[in-house]
Amino acid sequence: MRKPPRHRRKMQSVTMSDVAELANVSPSTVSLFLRKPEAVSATASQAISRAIDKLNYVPNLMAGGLAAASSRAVSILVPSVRNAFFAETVSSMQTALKKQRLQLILGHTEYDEQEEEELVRMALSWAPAAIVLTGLSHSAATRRLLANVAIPVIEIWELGGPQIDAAIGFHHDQVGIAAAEHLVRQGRRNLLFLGARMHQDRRARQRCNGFLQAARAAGAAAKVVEHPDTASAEIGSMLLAEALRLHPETDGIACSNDHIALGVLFACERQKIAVPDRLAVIGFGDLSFSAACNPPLTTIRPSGDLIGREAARLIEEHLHGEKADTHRTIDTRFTLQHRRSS
Amino acid sequence: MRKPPRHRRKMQSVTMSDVAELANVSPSTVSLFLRKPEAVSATASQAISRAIDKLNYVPNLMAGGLAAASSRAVSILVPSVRNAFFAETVSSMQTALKKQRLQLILGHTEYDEQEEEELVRMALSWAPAAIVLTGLSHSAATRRLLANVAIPVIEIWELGGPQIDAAIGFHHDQVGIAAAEHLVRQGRRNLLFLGARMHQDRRARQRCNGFLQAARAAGAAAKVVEHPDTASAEIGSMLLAEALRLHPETDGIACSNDHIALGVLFACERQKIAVPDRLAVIGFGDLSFSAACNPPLTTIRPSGDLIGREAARLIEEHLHGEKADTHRTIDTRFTLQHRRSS
DNA sequence: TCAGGCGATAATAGCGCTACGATTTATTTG
DNA sequence: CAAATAAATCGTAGCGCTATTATCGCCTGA
Repeated sequence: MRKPPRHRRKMQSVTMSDVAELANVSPSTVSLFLRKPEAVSATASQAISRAIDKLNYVPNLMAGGLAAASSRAVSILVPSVRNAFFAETVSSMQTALKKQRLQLILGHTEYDEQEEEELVRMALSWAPAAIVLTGLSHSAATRRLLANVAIPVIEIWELGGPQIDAAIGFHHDQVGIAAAEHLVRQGRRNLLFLGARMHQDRRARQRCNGFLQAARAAGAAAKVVEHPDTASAEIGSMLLAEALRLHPETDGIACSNDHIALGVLFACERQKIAVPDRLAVIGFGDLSFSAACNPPLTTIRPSGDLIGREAARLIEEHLHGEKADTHRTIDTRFTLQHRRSS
Repeated sequence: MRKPPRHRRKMQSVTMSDVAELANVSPSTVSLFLRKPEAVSATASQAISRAIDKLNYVPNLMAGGLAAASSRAVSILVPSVRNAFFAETVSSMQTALKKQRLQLILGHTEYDEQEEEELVRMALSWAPAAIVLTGLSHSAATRRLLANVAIPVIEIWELGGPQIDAAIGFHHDQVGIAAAEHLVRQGRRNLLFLGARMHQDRRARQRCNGFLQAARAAGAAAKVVEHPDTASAEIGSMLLAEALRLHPETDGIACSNDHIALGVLFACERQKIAVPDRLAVIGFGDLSFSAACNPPLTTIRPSGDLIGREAARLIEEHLHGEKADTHRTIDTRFTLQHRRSS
């Protein structure tokens, strides 16, 4: 009348108990060794590491996370990793986090707050150690979801608005201002901003607005020509053609980023427009080609790398319990790279 | 004489039981609803969704994963997401996986097998639904770790060697061959391959080797000039200068990627070297600037996007139990974009 | 000699959820 | 109308690990 085993379950091949058994200690000791090796005697440590090696034991982070009510994951949501800016930040952050054995869970919002909201929900399901979002603008539901979480919430790549918790980045309107002031300093009076995808990209819009204001404040004329698609050199060339048709008097151009600026330079070369003599050009991004093109592109270099590192540092501090409450604002600034295009 | 509660534990604010209670059903039913909504009656479904909304319930994927012995995570390891090729694949994959509610865990190997091994170990700790690696070359320990896992192991961006499980990509030597044959077809006989970081980037090396062999097979001379750093336009310009010094007779150049090619075009422009008359140039990658530069760059376009989508499809099939064993090879091919630089 | 203290190890009770079988309820059929 | 079948729901036993408390030796010093 004996019953068969009621529940059969899938399982992990090698568990912590297996290691404990082989090392002749209790599972608790193995767990302790994994988390605080210094608290375990040398003898036990050795036996345990040997057993781990022999069995090729891989700890189960889900079990660990469940028991500890927190995980070794950090969720980062960016518009897209195809964008070199965010790729840089993601990359530097992952490098920094790896040292703390934290893993990056990546999500792409595609500049869509609805999408972001869904991704935040999914991210929270992992009980991450921190969550990183791009920008300061989020749906109401996203804010609600994040309002009461006990982990750091870090908003990157934008400063200058109400923030949820920490914010790391710079002021995009100041980028626009710097570009305008630079062109004015170079003696230009008929300025133009060439922008791509500005209906979606808030930060490009902020740069544009800063540019227009500063230009006008300095007594220069300032117009905008834009294109709805993602920035590319091709669109840059098209925008230049349109710009010169609509505003032939233009003598200084700022671009929403270096892809656009590169396209402008290509078009100028084809049409024998002298840069910077006839037209000064300034970009944004300092991408890999910006110093190498003809002429080398004056541009504003953001701090994508630093943003990622600072975010990782914040997370590390929080993890190590340095109570220094995370509600902070870190301005990573930007620098003007003056080259020959202006 | 009563004891205080022995164990106090941290916890999640809202659990499935809370939802069940509010909806007047058992936790099992809530779980079922979340996994297979169609198996739950309309009445119960409604009550449950309402409760979820009201409580703002977020399921705990770690608990779920632990119980189900599998997680909703897919681990992807690429050399770096700063590289536009991999960014493209990661991005398209993430988009495709999102529909299945799978999350991407990202790791950067930096072209280092040791690093990759560590990352694989960390990745396995999550009991992912699949694991995606770049290339076919891995450390012995990595192979051992992956030998017996029950999940799909997908190697991307390289074909033509022994694979662990599935492989999705193309043959890089064929890329080199196509480039050489193209230049020969254009009447070039003194060919050169310009490469960056080839000591680390196996796939660039394969393209180079294919190029040299095909060029020589076609009776053309073929040399190599390389630089140890990451590809960039600046390095492309430097390499061109060195190339013309060492091999002034060169009349056709293939580059390990479009960044290098762009630098070559920039340098040619500065030095008034006519492209393609004096020098034909072909790149690899078809990056965002390649069609827009002067002259538009002939290049070979890989299928980074497709690779990501195919990988996601494979994972989906496996998840839906379509036994179609995953050990497969999918050749995503590449296409030659003939433009004016050759 | 033995209480007191300390470092190292062990035992225990869940973390929140899913899978499985068992049970209940609704629906059909002989 | 009872029996058989199908549909919906529930109860239970862990998944593998961590945090907390309890225990075990061993050394010190009065």
